[in-house]
Amino acid sequence: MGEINIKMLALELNLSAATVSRALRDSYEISSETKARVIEMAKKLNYEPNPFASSLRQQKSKTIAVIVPAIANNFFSLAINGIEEVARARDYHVLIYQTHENSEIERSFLMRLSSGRVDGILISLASEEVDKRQLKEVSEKLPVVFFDRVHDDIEGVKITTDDYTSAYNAVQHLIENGCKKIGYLMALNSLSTGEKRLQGYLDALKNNGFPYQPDLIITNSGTVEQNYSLVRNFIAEQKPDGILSSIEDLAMPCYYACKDLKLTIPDDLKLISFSNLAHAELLNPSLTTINQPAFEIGVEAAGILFKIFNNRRYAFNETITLKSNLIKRESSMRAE
Amino acid sequence: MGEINIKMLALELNLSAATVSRALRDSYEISSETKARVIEMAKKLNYEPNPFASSLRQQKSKTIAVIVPAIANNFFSLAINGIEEVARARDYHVLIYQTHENSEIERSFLMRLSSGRVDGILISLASEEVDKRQLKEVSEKLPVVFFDRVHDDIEGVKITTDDYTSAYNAVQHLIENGCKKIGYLMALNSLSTGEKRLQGYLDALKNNGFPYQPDLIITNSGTVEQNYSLVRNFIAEQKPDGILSSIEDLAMPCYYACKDLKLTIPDDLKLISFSNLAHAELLNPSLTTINQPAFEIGVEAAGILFKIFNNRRYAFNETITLKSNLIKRESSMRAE
DNA sequence: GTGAAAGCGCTAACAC
DNA sequence: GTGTTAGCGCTTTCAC
Repeated sequence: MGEINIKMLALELNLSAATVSRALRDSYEISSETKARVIEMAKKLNYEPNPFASSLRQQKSKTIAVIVPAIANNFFSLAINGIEEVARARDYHVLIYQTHENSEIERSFLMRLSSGRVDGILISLASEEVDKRQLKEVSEKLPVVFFDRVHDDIEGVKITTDDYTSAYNAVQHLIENGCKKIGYLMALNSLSTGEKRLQGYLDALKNNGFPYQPDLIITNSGTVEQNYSLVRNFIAEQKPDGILSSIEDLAMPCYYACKDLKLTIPDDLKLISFSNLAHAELLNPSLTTINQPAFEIGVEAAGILFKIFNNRRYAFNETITLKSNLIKRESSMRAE
Repeated sequence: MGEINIKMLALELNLSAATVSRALRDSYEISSETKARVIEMAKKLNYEPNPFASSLRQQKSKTIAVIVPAIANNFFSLAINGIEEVARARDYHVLIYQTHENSEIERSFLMRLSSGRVDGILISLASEEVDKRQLKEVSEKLPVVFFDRVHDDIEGVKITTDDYTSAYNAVQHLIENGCKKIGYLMALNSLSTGEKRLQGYLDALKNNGFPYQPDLIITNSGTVEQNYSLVRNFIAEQKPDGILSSIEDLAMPCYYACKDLKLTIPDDLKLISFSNLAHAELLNPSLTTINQPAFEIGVEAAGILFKIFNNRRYAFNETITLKSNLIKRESSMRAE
């Protein structure tokens, strides 16, 4: 524990603790001479104010929480990167929590955070059913900003991407490249984010005169192994000639499954995925991706939170939509 | 801010705050009947104790800090994943900081954390020169555990991998596959972690009767673009037939550079890299990696920190070495 | 088995 | 421009 406190510092300077406190917070009441003395001595003694005393007194923590389904994920780690950079610029601290897509864990994090431990929360929801009542309760106590994995039914500020359009355009691209039977690998199904991607897929098919085939839509099931069998069986049985995957974790298994089934991407099966893989270009074949601006989403979400801190605009409903990028590569291209 | 506090709770129950506090902390002094009443009422009123009051009083924070060079990195995001899981199991909170390899930023984080904001620190050092004095000061105040990016000169608990052996074996493997001119892409050079990898490379060459050629060793230089030019120029000028890269961020540019230079991996250039890329197998060609047990390193490091919390063993010097895995794939294989 | 009182270190209201 | 005082909400002696 830090040993030297404000009283000792004051004693050393022949000042009161109040004056020292004010000097360190650069209060207008304090003479610049005194300020200089205080700052010098603080540096000399390596004084660091006790954050808990300060937080307790001021009812603010200079800390924000980030809740994500998983950290070891190309999208989320980039988003956290953006958040951390913004927070650091403002001398805020960042607490991190992962839900593993489990809404019970999510619930308990939110519960624990409602104690005032943080000044605000940035959350990307788990894909299980969300406890809306509890989320509402929390967001009445402190500002919450949602990013990427959002739910339209929950009021609040949301940073999302153009999920519907992105999915729509991806399917359109598959069709233009000759696909006749396009499968959809669904995830995030309980979330608006997931619904919009699905709707984009469905509408693109419909508008191109494709029939609705529920068998062509499968939903992810958790573990890596389960996802692999799921995808493999799907490809083996349905023999789609195109696939849009709503998450990276369902697209990669397609590569392995195709190898196993002796199918060639893109000749036998064209593939597009929502993905933030850094080196999609180096895959064999290179993967056509819908690349979300993950870092920017983090920056934007954190920026909004700090705006809320300053304006005290607690209760409002707003959605900011950033654009994703369809990067066309070999995996979706028609053979010559 | 949380509104209901322990006094209100006590009032509601016709008990003193002290009793409520003790009941909630499951003190042996309190009758089980009272405990039950208190817990029920706390749940009913959604009471969450104020963490700052509690931390201030107890001089502990139930929080740990993780300092890494970067979050958006396959190795570190996995390590953080491991750390977070261990912390969550113990109801600890995890603060996250990224240094961007800048030791000035690292310094300031350590400074800020020495105030008692956290009970302990897990750190993977930035590759710039470290301020050993300051690091020592911090680790006298609170427990610090180093992982992966460590420095032998600094006392403390360290979790590392078998860097020397891994590099040695990788070079041996390259030689066995016919490489005559093996380059080394160096990073982390101011750290023991980097030195060991380099030494493994050097010794493997020496023991195989290869001459020492300083021109075959290059050091990373920061941005993605800089690294690319560096690597491209190196390959173009030196024309190595084998490369060991000490970090993933220097290996990926080799793929792009070879494409650009119309060289084929592995025919013209065999490549091995320290890497935690999830899908190295899907690259074109698949990448031979030295895969570090990143998740386990995180788990181990966090586990040690909690052991230190319990035993109050503050000052000691111990290094735990986990094994990395050389996974041989196409990028390093001799043509038939 | 429970309560009263003090105090963790800081800051804000109120003096002067 | 600086000092005094009170109190943030909790836990921990010390009483009984």
